[in-house]
This record gives sequence, C-alpha cells and structure tokens, in this order.
Amino acid sequence: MNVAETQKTADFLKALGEFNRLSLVYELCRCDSSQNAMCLCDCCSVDASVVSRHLKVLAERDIVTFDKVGREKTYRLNRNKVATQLRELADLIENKDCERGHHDV
Amino acid sequence: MNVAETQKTADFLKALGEFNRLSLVYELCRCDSSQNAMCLCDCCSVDASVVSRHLKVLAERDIVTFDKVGREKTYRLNRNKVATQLRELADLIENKDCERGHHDV
DNA sequence: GTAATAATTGCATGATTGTGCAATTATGCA
DNA sequence: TGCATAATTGCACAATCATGCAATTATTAC
Repeated sequence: MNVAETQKTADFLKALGEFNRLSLVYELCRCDSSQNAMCLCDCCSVDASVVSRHLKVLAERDIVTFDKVGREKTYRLNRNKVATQLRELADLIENKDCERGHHDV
Repeated sequence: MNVAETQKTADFLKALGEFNRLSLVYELCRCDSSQNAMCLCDCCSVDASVVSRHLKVLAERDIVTFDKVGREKTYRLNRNKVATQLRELADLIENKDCERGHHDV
C-alpha cells in the first residue's frame, strides 16, 4: 500500500467518520430520490452553512453526487461506489493481501 | 439508525481514517503473527509515544487486540471484526436498509 | 541490587476541524 | 426591476487532535 493510496483511503474514512456527516449519509440512504440540502438540514440539527460544508466534503470524496437544478442542489448517495470501497477495504484486511513481501517468485 | 449507533460507527471510521493509524493497520495486515509496538514504530516515522497512542485508539475501537508478554505488548489486527463491520456498513448503504420508516406493518 | 529496554503519560504546541452568524452570491418569481 | 429563497463564503471561536520531548513506570538482564 503506497502513501498516496493510504492517504486517499484515510481521507475517505475520515469523511465518513464524523457524526453529522455520517448522519447525512444515513439520511440520503433512506431516500430513493435525491434530496436538496435544505431538506437534509433537518436530519442533523446544525446550521445550513454547516450542512453545506459537510456535503462539500462528502462530494469531494465522491461519497455523494449532486445535481444543480435552478438554485437548488439535490444530493444523492453514491451507494455503489461507497459500498465497493468499503468492501475492498474489508477484503484487503481479511485476506491479508496487503502487499505481503513474501512469495516474491 | 439511532444516535449511539451512529456515533459508534463514526468513531470506528474515524479511528481508521487517520494516515498513521491506517498505516499501522496495513502493517499489521501484512503480518501473520503479532507485532510488538516498537516494531510497528518503523512503519510510520513518528515517535514511539505517538505509536503508543494510536495503538490505544485502535484498541479502544476493537480494531486491534494485544497480548502483554513481559514488558512487551504484541498487537494483532482483528481482521474478522473489522472486515465484518465494514461489510455491514457497505450492505446498509447499498441495500438502503437504513431504518426506512415505510412498511411499518 | 543496577543498568537497559519497552511502553506509557504529562505537558506544551501547532494544526486541523466543526460550528454559528452575518454577509454574499445565485437563481427564481412576481 | 425588486423581492424571496437556496446555498456558499468569510470570519471568529472553541474543541479536538496529532505530535515530540521529557519524565515515569514496568520489566528484563546482568
């Protein structure tokens, strides 16, 4: 596991590893359709600006995607991508494929 | 998803979501046997006290376990537990089982 | 016993981060 | 054009966090 990859995974996990951000993810998880940011405000009782910033972090890590329609932004969870990343990490950890230096030909 | 559970998951992810801690996890992932803390120091170039604290965090979240033999502590990764937690989260996110209020009998 | 080693803890510090409020931008509507 | 609404940004602040160093504890070896 190289440094850049490790950092990327750490950033991904860190993005999910904050209470309000994870709450937003769960909230989006419950919805079939996209949700606008203001609607998402209700799920975690913080200022709209805070939600905006959290959603930005989640979007930067590709955990959520958004469409801009008019002045509203509607967010949806990248279910597949997030689930895949988590499973890949799980596999890595369980199968100890973590770049074992042994059996080098 | 209730608050306590959400917080617990967030804490778990946060524990993994730090570069040096994740590096320690990867390092332990490479090893079949337990590794003592001093050995683990080599993998991330920080002070021994820092490694000690990071390992404590990982142990608190049950990501690693340790045995104390003499004055040495040997750590090993809770592969199964960590992998399971990650997969459960992946399933939750992918199957939108996130406590959907619908279909209440 | 003493010296050496493994690990933790106290303390200080700098950096990051989550937050709220106010101001601002961008868009839609009348 | 002017007003209302959605969202972002600037700013300040408090809290958390990662870190290194020095001191301390616990254990082994001599």
